[in-house]
Amino acid sequence: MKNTIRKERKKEIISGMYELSRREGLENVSIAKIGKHLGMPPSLVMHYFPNKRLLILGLIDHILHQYQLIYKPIISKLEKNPRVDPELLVERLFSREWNLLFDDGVFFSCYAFIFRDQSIKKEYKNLHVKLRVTLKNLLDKDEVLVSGDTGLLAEKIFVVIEGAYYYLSMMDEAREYDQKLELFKNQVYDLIYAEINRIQSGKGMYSSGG
Amino acid sequence: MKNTIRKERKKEIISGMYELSRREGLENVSIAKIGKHLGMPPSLVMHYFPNKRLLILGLIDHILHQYQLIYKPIISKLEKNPRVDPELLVERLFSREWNLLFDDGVFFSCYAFIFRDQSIKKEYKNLHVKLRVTLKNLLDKDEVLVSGDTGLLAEKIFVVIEGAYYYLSMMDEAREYDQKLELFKNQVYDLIYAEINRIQSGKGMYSSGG
DNA sequence: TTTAATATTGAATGAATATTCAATAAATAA
DNA sequence: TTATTTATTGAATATTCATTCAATATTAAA
Repeated sequence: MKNTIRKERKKEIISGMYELSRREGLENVSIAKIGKHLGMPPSLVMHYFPNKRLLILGLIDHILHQYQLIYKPIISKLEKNPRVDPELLVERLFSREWNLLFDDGVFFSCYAFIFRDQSIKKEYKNLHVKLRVTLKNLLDKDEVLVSGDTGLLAEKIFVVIEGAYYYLSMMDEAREYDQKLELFKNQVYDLIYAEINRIQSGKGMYSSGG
Repeated sequence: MKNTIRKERKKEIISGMYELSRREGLENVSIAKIGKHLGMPPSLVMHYFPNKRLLILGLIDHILHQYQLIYKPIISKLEKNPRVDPELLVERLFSREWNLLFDDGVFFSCYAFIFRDQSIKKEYKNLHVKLRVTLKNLLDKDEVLVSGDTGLLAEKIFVVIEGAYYYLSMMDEAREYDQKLELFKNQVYDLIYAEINRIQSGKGMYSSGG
């Protein structure tokens, strides 16, 4: 099938672009460099991606797909348990196995596009909403939590996770990194336990909760 | 003084660069464009910033300085109160007055550099640590909170703020934005009230706090 | 005023940029 | 097999890029 080679070539080009961005930074990647990296003339790159914007959109699709994949094994392992084990949940959500698979530099370079490209903004948003829904569904499996506001809890958890990675990316020393990481994990624990407490005491003890 | 004109010219150039980055995106800014924008030959730009890296470092300095300035009036207003009013604190920390003064697009474009430039990473980190220390000092003024772990509380509050702005930047509709914003504000309230409760009950009710 | 340092200009550089085009090779459909 | 579509090549385009340089203007120090 002709479509096969086309799809594979496009994948190959985007993967090459991603590798280059990782090494040299997105701002230093050009069509010629991508071609050289893959051993093809720049005109072939442009045959599949007629302009640079499409190339960037392709890269973003790729990255967001990867980003989603990272959470898949984490979620699927958690899904096997009948109840939500807060400790396990937090451990998995903050696990940085993916650091080897995923480059935050490219991710944030692309993230910056959301401020001047509406369609990129939408793509980013969709992913982030999707992750929250997945977590909500997971929380809903817990017999206690299900009677609370799991959607709200998922939002609260993810805002900590995302804020944490934004901040943790600035850390150099492993010790400091681990220390802060522990702190944010605790912060998520507290969110879960507070929600459980709220449900079991039948009434909100704090201001939040709808 | 000769140094005066030099400093002012450098400022002028960086400001021009910032304006251009805001309008067209950092990746589309060139030395020639900066010169054109300011009515000076590119060679003059390079007289003050002998290469592009220095220009980018200058821009980042500028942005981080601006970012810090945003918090200044917020903090100074809060400092006048003898006790910490959680509602006022949260309202001010999440106030988006600065949106008119500050461009998140340029900020995140520059943020992406931390992953490949150690000195930029350090600069970003310094600023973020500084903001946390400022908040801690503010919390220490409160007669109740001072006997708790205000440093920890400040970390927890900022991770929500930063995660919130990362996520909120993806929102298009004002209603959705406001709704999420409210949610994250509540999340910060809860952190403060939980800490107050913890102190007043003399003992941690959750796992955190040490 | 003379001297030295800095500010500013404008022209020139070669390399890299995205993109176009015509030509050929390969694969598929008729 | 022939016709047609797609894949691939390589050369060419004008433009923009960061950077250099020599020449001049301005300012401050002697």
